[in-house]
Amino acid sequence: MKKGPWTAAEDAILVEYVKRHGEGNWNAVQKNSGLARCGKSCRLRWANHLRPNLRKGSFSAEEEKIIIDLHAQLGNKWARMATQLPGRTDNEIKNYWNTRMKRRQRAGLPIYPQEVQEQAAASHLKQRKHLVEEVEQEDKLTDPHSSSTSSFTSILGRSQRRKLNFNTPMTIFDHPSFSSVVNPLQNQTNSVFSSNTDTKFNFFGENKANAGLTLPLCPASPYGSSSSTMFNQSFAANQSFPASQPNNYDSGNHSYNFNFTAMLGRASYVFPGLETELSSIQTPPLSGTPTSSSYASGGEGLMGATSNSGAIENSQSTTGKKLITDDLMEEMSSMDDDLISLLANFPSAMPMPEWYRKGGGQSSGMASENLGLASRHQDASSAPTQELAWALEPCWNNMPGIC
DNA sequence: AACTCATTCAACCGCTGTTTC
DNA sequence: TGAAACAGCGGTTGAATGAGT
Repeated sequence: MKKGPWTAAEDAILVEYVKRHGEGNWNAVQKNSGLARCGKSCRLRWANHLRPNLRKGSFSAEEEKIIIDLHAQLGNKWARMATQLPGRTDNEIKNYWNTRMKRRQRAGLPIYPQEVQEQAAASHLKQRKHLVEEVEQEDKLTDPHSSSTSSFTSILGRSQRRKLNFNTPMTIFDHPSFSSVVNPLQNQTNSVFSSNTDTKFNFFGENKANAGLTLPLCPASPYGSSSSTMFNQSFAANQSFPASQPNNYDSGNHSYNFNFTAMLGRASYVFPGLETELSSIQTPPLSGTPTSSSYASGGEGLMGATSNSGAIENSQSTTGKKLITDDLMEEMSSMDDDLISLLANFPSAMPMPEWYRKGGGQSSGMASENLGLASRHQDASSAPTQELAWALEPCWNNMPGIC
């Protein structure tokens, strides 16, 4: 079966075939036309280059705006985005986005224009607030005598139990605890923050335009999504631990493990509102220091070192390739209890992995950039004002490029 | 002109979901 | 009901091309 670029002759054969037989049944193309291409390749060639009404050439300003808006809403859902842009293919949009992102990253610009960030953030928060309200409303119906204010962890657990839906990720940043922190931050920093569905660059990016605040808002669901996958791969790359098998990050449920840890970890240190709640849980000290490889593998790392993370550890042993397995779904259905355990085992003073320590703040690059985070973690008892000050430090800026 | 490095984008790969038998 | 085939998606790769020196 031939691979590589298509020739004009091959194109002609494929076009002729589709004219006669229509689209679909791509594996039959080779049998019926003699074209030495696999069905997949034929489908791709037809969809991306040969089908009628394709728009070629660079994207117009209008199209670019649509893509940016759609990406803010959908994340890396290229095929869905393509349905909104007649004549454009998912591949084109994906390529456009990736190059655009790299360009902006190099230029130190935020991935999204500010107005798009704000729109997406508003929409995101609205959705999540609604979700939390629903749970609280349900609580009142089932137990009218219960306290009107639920704890964050309780809400989170129950929201997930009821609404476990990986397409509409629940983030821990949706809790009102966050709004009370985020809103003042917004005022102080000229509303520079983002809550879009693919915030990997806001997490680790070089958003110099956002200097002063790059809030680590949850890129998407901690339970697995394309953006979470990207997040992990990017993170792995940035931290210089082996990423020689990048697919492991999305094929072995490691995304869930690591990402979730990271979210909770950072959130607990950044946001005073949540810090209060998390710090009220007794946290036994962790023995040992996770190694970089343990972060990458999801093995005996941060999570593995704790005793009550069985549910999450189990998820790694699944042999299937699905990111979210049925077993995992089941495990997460009991998230409420597990989450409490998880939080209870999450260290308030997180041991620093090797790559955090390296450099000691003297050298340039990742290690020194992390110094603020490292020292921050080692002093989890800082006063809220210090928390805020730290959150506002541009410590996430100037990180190595993602790509 | 020759070389290197960066960028672009077509094509591939691995995976998941759906349909068919 | 389960296996196989098919279709589609998103991430990645690598050849072609362009820009810079």
